[in-house]
Amino acid sequence: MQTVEEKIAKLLFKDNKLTIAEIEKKYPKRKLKPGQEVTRFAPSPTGYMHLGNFFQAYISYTVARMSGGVFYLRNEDTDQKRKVENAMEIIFSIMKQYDITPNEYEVKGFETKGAYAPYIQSERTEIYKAYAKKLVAEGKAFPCFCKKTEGLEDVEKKREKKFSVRDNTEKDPCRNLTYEQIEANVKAGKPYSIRLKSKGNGDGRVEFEDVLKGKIEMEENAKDVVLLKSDGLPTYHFAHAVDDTLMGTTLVVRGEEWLPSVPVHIEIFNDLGFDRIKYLHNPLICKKEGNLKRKLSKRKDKEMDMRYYASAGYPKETICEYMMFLINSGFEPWRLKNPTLSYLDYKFEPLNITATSPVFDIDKFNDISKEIIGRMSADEFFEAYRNWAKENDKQLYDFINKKPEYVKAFINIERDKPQPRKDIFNFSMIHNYYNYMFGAPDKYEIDDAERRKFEEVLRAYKKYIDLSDKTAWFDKIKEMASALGYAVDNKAYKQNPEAYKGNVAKVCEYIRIAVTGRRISPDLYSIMTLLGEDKVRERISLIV
RNA sequence: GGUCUCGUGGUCAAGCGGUUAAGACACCGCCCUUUCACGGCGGUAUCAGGGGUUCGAUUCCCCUCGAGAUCACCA
Repeated sequence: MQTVEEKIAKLLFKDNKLTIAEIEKKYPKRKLKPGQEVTRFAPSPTGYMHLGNFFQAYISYTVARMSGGVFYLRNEDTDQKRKVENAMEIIFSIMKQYDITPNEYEVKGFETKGAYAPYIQSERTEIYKAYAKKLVAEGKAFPCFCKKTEGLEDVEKKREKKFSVRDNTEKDPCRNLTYEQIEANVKAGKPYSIRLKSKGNGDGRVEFEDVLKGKIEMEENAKDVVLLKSDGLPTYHFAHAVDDTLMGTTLVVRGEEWLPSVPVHIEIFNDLGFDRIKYLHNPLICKKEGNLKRKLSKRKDKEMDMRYYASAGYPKETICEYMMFLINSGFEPWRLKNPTLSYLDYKFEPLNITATSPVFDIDKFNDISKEIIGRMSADEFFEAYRNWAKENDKQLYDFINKKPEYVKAFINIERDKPQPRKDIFNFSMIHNYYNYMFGAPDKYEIDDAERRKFEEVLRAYKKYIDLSDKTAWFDKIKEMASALGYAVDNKAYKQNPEAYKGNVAKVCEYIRIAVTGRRISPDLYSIMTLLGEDKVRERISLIV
């Protein structure tokens, strides 16, 4: 004997061939050792990858890595309107670039890995349909012929009006349509979605355990949420239940923006007869706007595009270590104790993930980068710089290749030693910071007030240049300084500054500015030696 | 507005009933020094507020307040 619901299911899904038994056979349970976790990163390909997405992927990856488990990538391309071409390729290549390559994935242009394919939701429609059919047949879901809401702007308008009303128990008008009404609508070619026939009435509570936040109790779901959109593709809620179950996810790691929809997911899991999956809802990386915080947005925070960090020349370790720093407060003390180990050696504890949403701090980020670049050997630093130039500055790349030893010598002044100079946090700043290696300065950091003294020193210095060795070089400078009325003994100068035009430090500063254009540079003697006496004379002659 | 999450300096944070409330970044000062940087030393600055519980609360409980998230056929 066939029930009305079964008749409706047959009517709606008459083309569906795949049975649930067949599907479940195709996706067997994973064989895992105790403690191993299967996590996933499941972005929608709606644009570039920003730091917030990366943060998400990084946590998920790290949790799986620390458990010796599996980390997979799933393409949630169910929003056909917002879909961006190649977005997934960019996401995947960034993941590879930062060494968080998933164990399983399916990306255009790459060989598919993993036994649970397809990992692309738009290619799994038959699977979702089979489960939707089951729910309809069991009276747990129904077709809805209402006109759909048209996207974000509509929703925002709708929200303004509705916010004053308690609407979360409101049921969909189509939930009680008769078979005849449904049949008539289908025959008329009306588009329809499949909605969950929620059993909640707003009074019940649901409880679940979050790995980070512990026990959470919420109002049960009471909304007839959409499961299958009118284009046949699933919503996130439905796809999450079906895919994470079928693909054997053991720990759903996702941003805490999902916390409010857990009751929906619980009801769907129950209706489908699925076992619940553990959740880890992590805080969202934020940005400060005035005194307020908000989560990172693709639309508003263009500078958070992951491609920015690569093009600005931040080493990949900077991003990864900053992620670790934010995720787990144990990382920094560990790093301070073990300055030479790889960040991958740090034993990460998922339970210790920070509970509050961190604000992205560029100062701290740069500082971490300075440390990382400072720790590089001369060769590592040079190669990293050259590789960066190759991708980002063709002209610079040619220059480096023409004079590799010259460039290497310059960028390694005061580097590659136990207490290295730490002034560079990305490769793109080298061009401005170390401009003197590319040619004579095009401007000088000297005030008009000091111009005369500056020129006087330089005119004199022409007769005192000696690059034979550092002591001789400095002795000559002191000799000149003394002759011009500058203090050679710093203590004497400090005791009686009025007696001198300045001290020898000032003289050095003038020479530095003449050679490099800047008040700040690595060791002046090294720079002058690398430039050679002729070039030094030439640069001074440009001024006096 | 409902629901949930979170509240230690400007930022990231340690702390798990008794501490002079660590540390890192940033900022300021001093020292070292041929400038800058590095390094060393020091400094400014924090427990959101109010009630309890307790001999004693940053720590436990409640309320208030604040911040964040979410309430789409977006994920």
